[in-house]
Amino acid sequence: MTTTAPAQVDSETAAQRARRARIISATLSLASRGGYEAVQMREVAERSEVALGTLYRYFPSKVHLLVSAMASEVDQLSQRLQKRQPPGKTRAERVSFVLERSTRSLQRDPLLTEAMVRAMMAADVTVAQEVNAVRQGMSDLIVQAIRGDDGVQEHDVELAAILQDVWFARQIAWLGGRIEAADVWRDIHLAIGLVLADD
Amino acid sequence: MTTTAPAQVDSETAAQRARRARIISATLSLASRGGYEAVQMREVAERSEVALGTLYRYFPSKVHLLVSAMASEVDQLSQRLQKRQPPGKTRAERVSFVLERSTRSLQRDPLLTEAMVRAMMAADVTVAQEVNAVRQGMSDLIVQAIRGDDGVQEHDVELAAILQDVWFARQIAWLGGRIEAADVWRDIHLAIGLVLADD
DNA sequence: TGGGATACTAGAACACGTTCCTGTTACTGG
DNA sequence: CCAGTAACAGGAACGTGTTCTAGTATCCCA
Repeated sequence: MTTTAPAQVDSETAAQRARRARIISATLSLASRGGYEAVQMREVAERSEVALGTLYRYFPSKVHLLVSAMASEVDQLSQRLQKRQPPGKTRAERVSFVLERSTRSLQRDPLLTEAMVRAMMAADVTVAQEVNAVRQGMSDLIVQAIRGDDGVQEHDVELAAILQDVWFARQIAWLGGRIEAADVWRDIHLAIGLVLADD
Repeated sequence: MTTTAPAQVDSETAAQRARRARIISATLSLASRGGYEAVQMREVAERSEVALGTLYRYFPSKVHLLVSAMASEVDQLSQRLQKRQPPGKTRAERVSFVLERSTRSLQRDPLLTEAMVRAMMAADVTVAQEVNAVRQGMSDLIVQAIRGDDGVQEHDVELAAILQDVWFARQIAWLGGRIEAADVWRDIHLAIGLVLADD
């Protein structure tokens, strides 16, 4: 963190955007293969054809790197899911739909998920901005599902935050070997039923 | 993790119990002073007058060590709180009571909390047993508050799990610098109201 | 009570995140 | 076009979690 931060992302040169993309891509690939510990900074640098110092100029720590990678993944998930209103007549049904899709999407690549979620939890105050980007993306998804066609509802943002907390916590429990993959979804579904009971 | 595990805790000699206690005590003291990063294995070993290899025989990793320390702290908290039924006429009031006490108890020593919660989140499958001890302790506390004098209630264990998830997640958000200490309690209180709404 | 297994000490050694240094390349204003 | 500055490459070096080795002390049982 001694080097100066890179300029605003939207004022980067084409070469810099390409470097950033190569770094994220190498990170996702390594994480997908071997999880958190397989994402080694020297290896990421080598694969993205960038010097170690340059990697640290773009992402000041391994946690920044992995949380940024997750933000990019959540962005993609969000774009896929927000193409249309989630189906379902009740809030609970719609939220179940998006959270089930999100959960399945993560469980499809457990090692990648482990790496990203672990980084989210390890994030300290210096990573707040990147972490907030991830949480905002997930929150938007859930809030949209709660609202459905009915527009703003009371407490919808707070409810989304609670459900997101439970969602993350259950992923962690799964990654920590304390519950099975199938139980993740069962518990989240239960939480949705309890929190959005008045449907 | 190459050394053989120590014998069952209840079959340890007095000297071994004393070593274990010295290690936990040194850990708590270092964590309280400087948080997660201040708990350095060499320093813990030196302060507890134990060789580094011995420290690793008792606690196979830094995360094991800190989660075990948290289990011991939760035990103490639990014993203090369970002396009598939490006051309050409704489930929400009683749960609010124990979670507010627990939250205050943690916020009184932020660096210690940071160290312990961080370890909880970093725990992988090899720490499942220790993590479960902590969660069980917290769950007992909350379940007892939900039940009050009314005995077993529907979904009380699941509700306790959800509230514990939110409780942990809000601590992390606080430690991650994303919300203020005061907001931790506000959010948890809100979650209690939403999850235990039918009082 | 002796002898073998187990536990402990002291410290070197290793792995990986992070920092730092030196030299080179690419960009920008005059 | 040129000087000056910022960005990058390559790699050494450092800190801390973890492992390993060699020697010593302690425990347990025949």
